[in-house]
Amino acid sequence: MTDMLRQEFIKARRAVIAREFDHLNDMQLQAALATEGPLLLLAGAGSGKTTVLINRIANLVRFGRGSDSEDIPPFVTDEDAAFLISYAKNPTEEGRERALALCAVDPVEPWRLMAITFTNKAADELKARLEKMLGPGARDIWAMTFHAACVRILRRDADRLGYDRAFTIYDTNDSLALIKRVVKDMGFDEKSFAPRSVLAQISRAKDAMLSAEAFAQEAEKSRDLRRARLAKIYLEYSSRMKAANALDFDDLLLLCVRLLEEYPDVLEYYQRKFRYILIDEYQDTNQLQYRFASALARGHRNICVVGDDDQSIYRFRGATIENILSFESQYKDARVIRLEQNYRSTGKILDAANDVIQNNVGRKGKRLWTKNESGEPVTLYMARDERDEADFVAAQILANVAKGARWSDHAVLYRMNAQSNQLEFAFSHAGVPYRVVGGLRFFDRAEIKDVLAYLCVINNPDDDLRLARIINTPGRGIGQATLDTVARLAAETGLSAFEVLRRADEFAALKRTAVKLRAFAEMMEELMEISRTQPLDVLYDALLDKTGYLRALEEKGPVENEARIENVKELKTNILSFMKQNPEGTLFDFLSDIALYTDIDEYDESDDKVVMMTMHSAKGLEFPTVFIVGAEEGIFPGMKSIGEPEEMEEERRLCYVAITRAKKKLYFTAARRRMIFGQTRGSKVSRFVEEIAPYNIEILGDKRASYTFDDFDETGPESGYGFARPHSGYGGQPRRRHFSFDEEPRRAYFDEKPSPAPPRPNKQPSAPPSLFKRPAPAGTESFAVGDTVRHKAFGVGKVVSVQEFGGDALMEVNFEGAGLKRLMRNSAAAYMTKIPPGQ
DNA sequence: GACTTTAAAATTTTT
DNA sequence: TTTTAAAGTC
Repeated sequence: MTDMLRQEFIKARRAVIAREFDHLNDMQLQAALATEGPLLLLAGAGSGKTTVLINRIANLVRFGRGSDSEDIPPFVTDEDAAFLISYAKNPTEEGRERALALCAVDPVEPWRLMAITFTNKAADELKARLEKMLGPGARDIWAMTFHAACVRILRRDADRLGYDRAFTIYDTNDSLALIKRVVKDMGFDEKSFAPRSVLAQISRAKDAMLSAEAFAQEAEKSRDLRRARLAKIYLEYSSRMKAANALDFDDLLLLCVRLLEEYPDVLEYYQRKFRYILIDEYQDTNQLQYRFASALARGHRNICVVGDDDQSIYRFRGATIENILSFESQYKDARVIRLEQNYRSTGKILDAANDVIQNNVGRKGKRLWTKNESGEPVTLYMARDERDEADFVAAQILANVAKGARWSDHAVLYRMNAQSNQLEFAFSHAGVPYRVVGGLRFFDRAEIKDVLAYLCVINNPDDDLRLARIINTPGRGIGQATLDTVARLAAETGLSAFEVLRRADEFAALKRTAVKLRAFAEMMEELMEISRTQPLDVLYDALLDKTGYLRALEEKGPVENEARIENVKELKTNILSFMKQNPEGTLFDFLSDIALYTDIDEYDESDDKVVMMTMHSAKGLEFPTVFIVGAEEGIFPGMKSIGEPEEMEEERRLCYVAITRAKKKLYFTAARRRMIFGQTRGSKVSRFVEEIAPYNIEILGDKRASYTFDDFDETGPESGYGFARPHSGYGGQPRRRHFSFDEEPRRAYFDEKPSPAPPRPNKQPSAPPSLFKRPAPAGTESFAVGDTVRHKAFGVGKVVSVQEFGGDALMEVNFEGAGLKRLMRNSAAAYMTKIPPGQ
């Protein structure tokens, strides 16, 4: 083949492959076709990142490095080359098959691909989409979370590091419980060693690959008593984990990295295996994850990381934005592709997002743009208080639904879970169906943890922590005192706690309870026997029966425990579906799966309800209408981040994430006064809102004075919540603009309320009634049973019952379309009118 | 050993 | 205000 022909062939090949991905935009296409070498994909919010990932993998599987290489397979003849070149200019249906076959260069076997995500949900989604695109072969792709990949690797070789390959995985709650016990047993002050913070510090140490021993040595050098004690806790924690044959989430990563770094043959095996490595959400990786990826990528150097430095919001749990910022210096030959075209949001929403995020230093810098229409301006609603705020949100949603929107088109985002209370109250009063995401998770429920603890002990009798959880659940007359004795004996004899139970009658100290203890041990051994011989579901049924767990729930209160009983039964569904997916799966496999898969309660888009969640949980989702509530200094940004530049940047990124969730309409709401922890405080609109250019935002509600809600505090301006100081704080003026509507009303307000401010009366002095305020009860129409009404959102219905109380009334209305609804009269009256009979 | 009372604390969260 | 944990009581 002549050089000329080669060059033309290579060009044609790329063009033909590109045509297979013609639904991608130019940048997306480049990203999908750049297969070789290190690649950094900076993918802004809503830029079609997942689509690119999937197409990139599809390209690898179908064409290997055909789109990104000068190599020509030996089987390609001159005639083939000429054919492809002419096909590229003039594609025909008959020639397609031959042409595509000529494009492939070492198509990648799926098992040579590793695609790492952060959540199981993302991994499942990726797997499903890949399977749809590539067929069942896609199942061999290692599309999973870091932790799942580590478990898989450790299951093969954990014994090299001195661990049993049948290890148990402790989740955060288990770890916290263990730390708590360690702190107590060591006699340290439980206040200065709060389990949460201890675990965070141990976690940080592990992230830095500091073993307990190394940590102890360092602590000794520093002569810091606190650190020395922390080291002792870390040591003890580690040794108890080891004794229980348990690994925590950090251990999974840590041991895996150690395995790769200390055992060249293991490293080589995986380096050869994985020709291509993809990592999603790279901005949220920590040190260990970085080392894991780097080690594997050193083989073929085909590592593609996808992320958005502006969306890094998990610093508090160890993520280092540095990983993505320094990718280019880590890999000098790295290519960088930016995906900046946004397909999700309107122009104004993107402008607002850009306005906010540009205030951060430490970023790669990019500006999202869109071909979408510029849309409606962003709205800021300034509410009197949190109640007014919630009512406003409910009213907007009802109005939208009346105009034909779906409930599920709306999302309400807040900074902390506690903020959902007010909203839930207002929503249920107004009859707005909603759903709170991220409350109590299925696997965090006590009853689920109980039965899982049984399974854990059956799987691994050394798991003392879980043993302690279940030994007296349901009650078997084995109390704390007995447990302490068992623990002491276990420590003295070197036996496991379970072994002590089995031989309880050999110990004088346990004479009184020996019968009970042995009965428990025998029961557990029977279950262990069943687990060796019977399938999982049979074991589970036997467990519920023999332990008496279900019976105890039913006896204690069939009504109160109904949900619990349901949950315990629901777990069986899980077991059955696990067995279906993993016919060979053992109890150990099931438990590993469960330990890593915590959200069964995943958010279901088909459910037509308004969604409420934290801004963190909203990452990756999108909604036509988004409300960001509590946009006040001290709440968002949170009090703890004020004065900490790094933290503040993270908060700003969180704001960026929240803004970019919105497709069509974005609202911010801020309350002039808000009750926090039982105390009413005045507050000031979030600096993030102030950072949005005035022409991108409109203001509704109580805009009497200015954006600045200072001077409201009961205890005087100086001790306001957050930055509620009129002209002090960070340089007197807010950083960019002050956003006063005019100075006069503001002065007037000062005159009206001379300082020091007396306790505020509960009633708001003459706030101008806004369009969205709830109507005063005085003007409320009265409804009676049998009335026909028309509701803006629910349509026509008949009043079924009216129950008066406290100036308001609970009404049940049967709507023709929406069915039976419960509404509070005073809230609902704004959207509901009586239709006189006969019309 | 189970229940009640009281006190203190109170981001964000996935694995 | 609400939630959680620990101490105190029966």
